[in-house]
Amino acid sequence: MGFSNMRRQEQKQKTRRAIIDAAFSLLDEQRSLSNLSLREVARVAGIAPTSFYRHFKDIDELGLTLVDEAGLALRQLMRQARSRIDAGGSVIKTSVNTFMEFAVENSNEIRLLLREYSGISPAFRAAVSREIQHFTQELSDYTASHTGLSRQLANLQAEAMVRLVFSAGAEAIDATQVQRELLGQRLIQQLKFIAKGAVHYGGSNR
Amino acid sequence: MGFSNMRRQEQKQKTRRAIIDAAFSLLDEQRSLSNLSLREVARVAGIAPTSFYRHFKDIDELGLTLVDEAGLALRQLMRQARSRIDAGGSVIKTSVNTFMEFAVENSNEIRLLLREYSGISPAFRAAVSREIQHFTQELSDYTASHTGLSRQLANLQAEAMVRLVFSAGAEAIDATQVQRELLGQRLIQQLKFIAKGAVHYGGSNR
DNA sequence: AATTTGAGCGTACAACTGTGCGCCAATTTA
DNA sequence: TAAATTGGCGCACAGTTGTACGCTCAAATT
Repeated sequence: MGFSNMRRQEQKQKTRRAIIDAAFSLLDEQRSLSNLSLREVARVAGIAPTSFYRHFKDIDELGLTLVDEAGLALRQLMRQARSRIDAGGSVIKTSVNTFMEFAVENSNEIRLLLREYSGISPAFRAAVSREIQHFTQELSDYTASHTGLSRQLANLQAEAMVRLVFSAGAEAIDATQVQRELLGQRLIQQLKFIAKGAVHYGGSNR
Repeated sequence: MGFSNMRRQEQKQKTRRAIIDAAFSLLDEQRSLSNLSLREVARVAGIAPTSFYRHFKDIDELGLTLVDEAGLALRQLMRQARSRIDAGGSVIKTSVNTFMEFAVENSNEIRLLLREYSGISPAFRAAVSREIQHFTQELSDYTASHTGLSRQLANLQAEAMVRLVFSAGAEAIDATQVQRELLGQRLIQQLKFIAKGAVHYGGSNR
């Protein structure tokens, strides 16, 4: 076609990007990975339906790519939160605020993860599960090394916290700013419950 | 048709049941409400596609009916748990066990609720949200009246607990018996964290 | 300069979807 | 007994889907 002075690989990458972006933009609205139509993605990406196959074997392969990208975003979130915490500030409060901000900015990615976590496709569920597992593990390691908690307890605590945060996150996405603020307040308090509880069971015994 | 000595209403109810059951059985596998096809439901129910409209205006109307039925099951669960608790036994342990048993027996209903809770359709999400809200409220009332917790704290505690239970429930459904057992153990411990934490913040004051 | 490669396209097809329309026949009502 | 109601059906239609096939033509390779 008329893309004169542009090397092949470059152009291919560009189109691939267009496909991925198109998919993400569609997930904005009323679609999940499982009912994303190849033709619609192609339409939004500005390519012919059949051209899709030059980049992905399946719609499922595209789906997994999206999950990967979203997982990457999640790890960025983790890093961002940690650096903020190390710069001083309450661990829980900072984490929740970071998560909330992030959920607004990267709503597409977060939405994707939340939906597919309990979604239809076992493959997608597994992929998301892995990402969240990873997330939990990092949190667990962090708290284990920054508190006196045993690995066992740190794990339980981290898992519970992540579950709570993601559950609240699901509501936060479609909420207004005020609702989100309130939700954050409640979440912080609830996370404190867990933190206190975990310390109680591990700290001074009984 | 050949349903001779059967009054009209009876037969209509029967067909309606067949449709609902067909839908539930389809949700068993790889479908959510949002990609349930009218024709497929009709096929499984053993009726012509167009006959569907004699019972539901939409596929969405059927969906809301299913959510309602599942919500009903949820309230049964609540009652069952309470009666077991009142018969003596740890609150948390009994509740979790009841929930796990229930999730296995009524896996269709629970699965439906879990999926649509973070699903695609705002209407379904809202419907499920209402059911869970109801569930949370009952738990909150129960703990408020059985412990010294303030309404405020009881609410927070109940919300956190329900979030945790449902999140774990999502995993429990597709798990093996052994995995489920382990999951239950962890969940119990995590709920204890929350309970202890809530008491700490409300009980003897800081 | 000649050849190979490969991204992108258009056409085509079979499978599926939701739903409008009119008919039938059994139950209910008059 | 005659008339009205209504659950269920088949047919038909337009729209959407995934994907196979073969072509083009610029870029890369020889």
